[in-house]
Amino acid sequence: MRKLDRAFYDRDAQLVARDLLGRYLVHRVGGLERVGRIVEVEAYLGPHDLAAHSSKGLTPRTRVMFGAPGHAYVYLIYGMHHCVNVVTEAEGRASAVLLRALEPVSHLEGRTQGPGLLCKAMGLDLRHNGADLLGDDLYVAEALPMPPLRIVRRPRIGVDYAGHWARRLLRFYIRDNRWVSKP
DNA sequence: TGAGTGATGCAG
DNA sequence: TGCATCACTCAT
Repeated sequence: MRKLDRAFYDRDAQLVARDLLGRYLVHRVGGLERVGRIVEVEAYLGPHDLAAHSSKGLTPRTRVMFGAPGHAYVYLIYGMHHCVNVVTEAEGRASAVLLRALEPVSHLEGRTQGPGLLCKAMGLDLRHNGADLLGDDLYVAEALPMPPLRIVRRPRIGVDYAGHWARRLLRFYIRDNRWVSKP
């Protein structure tokens, strides 16, 4: 499978979010290839987006989000779950796309419906924070040929604190796909 | 609907 | 320093 290049990520976060749907997240670990088809994502637009971590400004935690596109931003939430994002747009824009659910393809353990379960199934944790998605261990691959997708837009999950930003339609998923976390 | 869990960021 | 908060999940 062909790896997506830097230019793919160096675009508007909403475009990247939509285009990630149907493509494959790959994690090579212990000689095994863990693969899942991306079926649900959320876009976080940058420091002006009050739901985005980067709205707190440049901190040790958000450093990766402010960095170059095509890197993984992984963080720990509620003391037990990990979430993985891909950094988008030019360095400093601090936008990213959260991966929320996968359709299992190979070597995934357990459920993949939800950002925490996704990371658990893929074996992703804080060690992967800042990982370059153009490396050989963790990347997103083309789906060829790419079938036409029916994409649904909804408000993002769990960001009610963000005022009107909580109502923006920045969550995208593949319609009628059984692996979506909250249809 | 509420508990569990610990890093994070801000107030002091 | 201390404390409220949190892009979640699972059992009631």
